[in-house]
Amino acid sequence: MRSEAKQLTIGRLARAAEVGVETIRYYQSIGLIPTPEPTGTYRYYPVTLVDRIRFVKRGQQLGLSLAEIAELIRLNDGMHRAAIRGIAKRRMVEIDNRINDLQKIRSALATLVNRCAHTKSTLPCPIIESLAAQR
Amino acid sequence: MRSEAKQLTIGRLARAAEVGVETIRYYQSIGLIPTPEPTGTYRYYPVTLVDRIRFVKRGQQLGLSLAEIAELIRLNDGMHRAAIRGIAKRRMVEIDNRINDLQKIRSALATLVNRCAHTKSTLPCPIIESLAAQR
DNA sequence: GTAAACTCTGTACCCAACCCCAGAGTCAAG
DNA sequence: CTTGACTCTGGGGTTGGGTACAGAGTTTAC
Repeated sequence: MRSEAKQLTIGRLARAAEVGVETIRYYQSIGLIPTPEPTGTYRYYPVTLVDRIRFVKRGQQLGLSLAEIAELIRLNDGMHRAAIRGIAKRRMVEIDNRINDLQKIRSALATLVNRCAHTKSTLPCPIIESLAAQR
Repeated sequence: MRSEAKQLTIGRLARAAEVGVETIRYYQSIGLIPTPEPTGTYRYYPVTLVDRIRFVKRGQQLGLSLAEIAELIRLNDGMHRAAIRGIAKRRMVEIDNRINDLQKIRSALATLVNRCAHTKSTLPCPIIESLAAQR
């Protein structure tokens, strides 16, 4: 058994987690990952931070903001499972709303493109007309 | 018949179009609406700009960027109907892609929330686990 | 032992679409 | 004719998630 954990410089940590060095510094600046005290001049990072950063990246792929991800990390003590589900559920509601909005926009655009394609070219473009209409 | 068109100060124009004065200045700065030469000290704006600004706002509601809206305005000479449809169609493709992405994210979240709700509270939260999983 | 590659701190910049402020001058209602 | 509401120019700041230096010091591979 070795008692000291492996440590990485910031550049190695960045390469291991497949992010830029600046991303790590940014995450530190917003408190998403800790900033170890310098040992001598440089700071050394535990390898466990590689997983932490990948955690963040996967959360982003689910559309979570860094603030939400920070909250997930904070809540991950086994005591707050319902709160964690709450974050995921709120995100789902937002996604549902966004999908609804996009579908409305999509069908409005489809209608306009269709009308435009079937309107005599001597008449004004229905797309422009619809935007210009006073309501 | 009155020969001179009605003119508005920037504040009246803003109120008529229901935007802020700063929005108008911003639109001027990016060339979306013209900046009339000052008459004396102040600039005076034709009422037709009210419609132009509402046009912009409605385009934004369809998810168009200001750059795309500027292009629509530029193309609106009766000669470029196909190009106008092209803008709308490209936006539709982007929207379709976005909807697909969101639906994938939504179902991933739904699965996680469901699994989390049906996992013994003595076990680690599946939402956290899934984000922490090494892949 | 030296040169390349790295790290440190700090600052500034990117995107879009604005918002807000200061200070000076101007216009219009009463 | 005063006073309050407006306009002008020019600058700054906001949000989120970073990227890009600059300049000085440090470590490491050969």
